[in-house]
Amino acid sequence: MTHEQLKLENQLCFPFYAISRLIIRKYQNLLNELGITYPQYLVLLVLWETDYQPVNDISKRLFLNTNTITPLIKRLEKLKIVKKEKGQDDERKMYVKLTDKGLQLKEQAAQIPYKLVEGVDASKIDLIELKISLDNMIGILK
Amino acid sequence: MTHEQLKLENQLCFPFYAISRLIIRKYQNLLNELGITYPQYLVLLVLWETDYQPVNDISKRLFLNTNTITPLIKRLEKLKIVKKEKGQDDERKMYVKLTDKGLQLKEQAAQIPYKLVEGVDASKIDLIELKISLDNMIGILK
DNA sequence: TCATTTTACATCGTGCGCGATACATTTATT
DNA sequence: AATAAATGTATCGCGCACGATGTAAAATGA
Repeated sequence: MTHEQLKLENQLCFPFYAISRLIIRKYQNLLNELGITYPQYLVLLVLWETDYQPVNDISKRLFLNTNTITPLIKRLEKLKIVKKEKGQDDERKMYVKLTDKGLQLKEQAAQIPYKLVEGVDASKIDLIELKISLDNMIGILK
Repeated sequence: MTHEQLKLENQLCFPFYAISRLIIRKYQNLLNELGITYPQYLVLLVLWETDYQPVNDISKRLFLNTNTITPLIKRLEKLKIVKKEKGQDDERKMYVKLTDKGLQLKEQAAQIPYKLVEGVDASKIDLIELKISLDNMIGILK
């Protein structure tokens, strides 16, 4: 039996999985200068847009569980990039707030998207093929 | 300063990162029945296509470093799904080989792609938007 | 032939990513 | 008001994912 559907190229998820990891590697080179990781950068993107958000709102925005965000915030706190504050309206909520250092990082980060495009190696992954599998996916999902 | 390029939606990588994790969660539900993880499933896909490959070939195929694959193979070995064998041509190479159990898993796995499509929740992520960002990316990268 | 470089794999440390679980606060129910 | 259910966060354990480093075998080259 050949099981055509079990070939790597025909998999729904693999292209997304592979390309996201490859791009994150490129990001990491630039983020090292800021001393943060890619998931930490994503949390900062959310806070740079809207400061002072509860953990839950951040996790929903990034499609990440709170048990991923909570220790990540702890590390950002250790780096003096954010501060936590218990909600006065709701004692359960922990609001995350940028420090001055966290705000300053935004200016440094502003150049990252431009630098990134130069660094991405398109030869490693077949974008056209990825687009086709995305078209298929959109078709399947209505 | 607004820094339009620092908005989450305008990020090169985030859509890929988010959608791959969301789909992997769906995969994991089905893979639990086989007792394996998603990265382990990817390694098996490679071996089901071509059995008996050195670690390096598998890692290149999946765009994963060998220091990710090596311990993963070790866990698959513990599960009696694969065996390792030192290359006779080259003593440095470690060839990975499916066991009978590993071969049988293929039959069970054959239904996964079909089951998956029913389970994917398209509402959580805007596929059209992802496609647009992909079009932009293809444009940028020539 | 013998030293140098490259290659293939393994090990270590850190930070996710997530299912399972625990716990306190808030809301809903009776 | 007392009880039950839901919500928000934290903790734990395991398996990646990857940079850095180590080691042995093979290839290179003077």
